[in-house]
Amino acid sequence: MVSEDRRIEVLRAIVEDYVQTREPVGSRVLVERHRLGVSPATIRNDMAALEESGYITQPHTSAGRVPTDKGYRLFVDRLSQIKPLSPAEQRAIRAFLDDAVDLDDVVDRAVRLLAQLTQQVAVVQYPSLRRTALRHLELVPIERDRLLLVIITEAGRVEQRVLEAPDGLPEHIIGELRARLNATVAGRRLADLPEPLDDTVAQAFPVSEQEFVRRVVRLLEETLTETTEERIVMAGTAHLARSGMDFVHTIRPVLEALEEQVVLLKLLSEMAEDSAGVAVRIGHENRYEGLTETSIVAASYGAEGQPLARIGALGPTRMDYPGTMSSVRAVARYLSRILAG
Amino acid sequence: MVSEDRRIEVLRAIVEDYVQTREPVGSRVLVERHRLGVSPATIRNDMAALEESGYITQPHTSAGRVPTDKGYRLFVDRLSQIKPLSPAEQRAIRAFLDDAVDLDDVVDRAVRLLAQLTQQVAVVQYPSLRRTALRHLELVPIERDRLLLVIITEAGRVEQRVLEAPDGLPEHIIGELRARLNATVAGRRLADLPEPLDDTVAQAFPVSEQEFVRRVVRLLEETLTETTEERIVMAGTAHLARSGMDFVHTIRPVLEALEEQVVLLKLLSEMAEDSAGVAVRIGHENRYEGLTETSIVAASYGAEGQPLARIGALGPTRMDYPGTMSSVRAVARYLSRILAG
DNA sequence: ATTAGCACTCAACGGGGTCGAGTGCCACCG
DNA sequence: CGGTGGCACTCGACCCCGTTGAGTGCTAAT
Repeated sequence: MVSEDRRIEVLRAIVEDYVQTREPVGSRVLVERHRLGVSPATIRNDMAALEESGYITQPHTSAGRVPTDKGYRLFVDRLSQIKPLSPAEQRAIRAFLDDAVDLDDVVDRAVRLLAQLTQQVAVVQYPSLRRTALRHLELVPIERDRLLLVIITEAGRVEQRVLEAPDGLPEHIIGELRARLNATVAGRRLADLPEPLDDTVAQAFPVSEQEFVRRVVRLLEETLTETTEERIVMAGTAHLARSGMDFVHTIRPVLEALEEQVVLLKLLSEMAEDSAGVAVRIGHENRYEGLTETSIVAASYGAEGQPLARIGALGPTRMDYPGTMSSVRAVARYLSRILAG
Repeated sequence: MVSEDRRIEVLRAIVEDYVQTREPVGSRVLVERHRLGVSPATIRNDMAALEESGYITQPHTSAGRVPTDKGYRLFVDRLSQIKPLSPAEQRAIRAFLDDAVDLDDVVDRAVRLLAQLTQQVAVVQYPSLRRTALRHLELVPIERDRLLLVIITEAGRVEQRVLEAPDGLPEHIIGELRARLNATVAGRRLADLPEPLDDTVAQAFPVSEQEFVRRVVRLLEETLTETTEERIVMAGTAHLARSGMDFVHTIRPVLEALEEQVVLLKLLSEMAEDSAGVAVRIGHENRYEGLTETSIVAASYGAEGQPLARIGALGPTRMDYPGTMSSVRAVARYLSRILAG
């Protein structure tokens, strides 16, 4: 029916107006600003129906309507399309990211850039240790009884771990272990490593050293597995303090959630991406208590079909979804490209 | 004179009451809550004198008085003493920090702990690369034409830098360079290194390799010098969103300043410590625009007379100075102790 | 199905009065 | 001369209340 189509159109108009003006939107301004071709009274009927279905709601009796989480969801899923960035913006992104000198720099620039583009809080997860192929392992004696295990991934991430070594460990054992480890792991991801790794490597060594070798291998495996190693960086928290926010009840819990990186990581990892490669969580869809008035837009970066990690933008449910989605996707893509080349 | 002493006492009382209640304090509540032994009228005269001298001010005509930055300054310098932590608190701090497994963990725990203790934003600067003695240097070939320079400090901090190596560089040159570098720098701080370092090291090599050797040494020097390598971590930003803050005008600029780590580092480095080892900057004493209603309490950690870096707490000028100062100092001390042992 | 008309609701705003905390000043006192 | 009680004064906070206007839902007409 015609009316059904118009209702949907009305919902889109409400979302767009509300995001722009931050004010509940009434039937009159709606017909004025959008070419709906009908009278306010008709719109009112549509709005009543939309409210009945739970897509919009009234803050109080004589106010305009505001989208609900369900309304935003429909908007994101069916009513909006990701608007492409302007060529100028694209060039700016590329230029800014291309200047980075190493991985830390890339990540740092990416997160600032995303915060800038979206005018929201941006988060970037470092390329996951377990999903990146390893480029090189190194064992460095740093004291008589201590070794440093250095792990270098294809993405350029470098992690180190200190471990105790038996006193008087022969020099050549370390060299041998380094060579064997590299031969076994270089160019592979955690998932591709032979199982059980510690046996595989230890076999080649005299029994007296096997215990030590196993310890090293296990430390390596732990480091690659541990979730504590999923690093995250963040920028743009100041954008939270925009005018017109209910501060104590909104901004504080969000800041708390942001400091609990575990929560953030969990959220990011739970988000399923749609066909366009962008994932959106709206308000109460985030189970975490402090984020029920917050939406998150995320995308993976890395090679096609082999995501390394995620980036995201986080802001009030009343956010510019098409714009945010496009920025997040664009930054994720350039990030992928840079890490690939 | 007696009256002069009492005025000072009145100022102290005003600061203490105001910090506690967050309300301008009047003459009556002052005599009720503190044993000043005189009548409100007398206090009023004292307050008029204090206002005349610029230590306190009235938000509006019929309100109580509020300390000015100058008032807080006098309070911090002469009217308060750092209150020692309870033994229970001290044990808790020690226990919490002692559980840390490596430097990253120590720093991370320290900053969270400080935020928790002070109920404010806490910052911890990593042990400065240029002020720490170096423990070990390592050169690791990671690709045909790339080397990783790994720097390990006595404090346990590990930094790495990638550099291009001439193709076909003989293996033994790298080993030789590693050995020479370690012999030259191990156990020394940047300031103690022979000058010019690149000549000193390069001499020992055949002319054909000297260019490369110089590049490595210069990269090392740069890394030790660059201010971008002064890392900082932060916690407790959510404490900024306490009730009763003028949000848009206070919290936002502070968050922005916090993200500009350069600003923070500059501030920390500028702060001069008093005899008790604690430095305080109050309100407008911070030149940086966004922090004019913010105070910072900082202390150095590291060996006596050889500070490694600083930690600090940051909050509204209306803060509990004695308490914050004591927490900052305590955490700095334990940090020093842990890094020493 | 759409619309004009209309009665209704209610937040926002502003005027006006009261209250009370707190001050400054002055005359008085030990 | 420092301290004090008394007193007039100021001014923000609060409440009451009437007005306004945006926006709604309903109904009858098209």
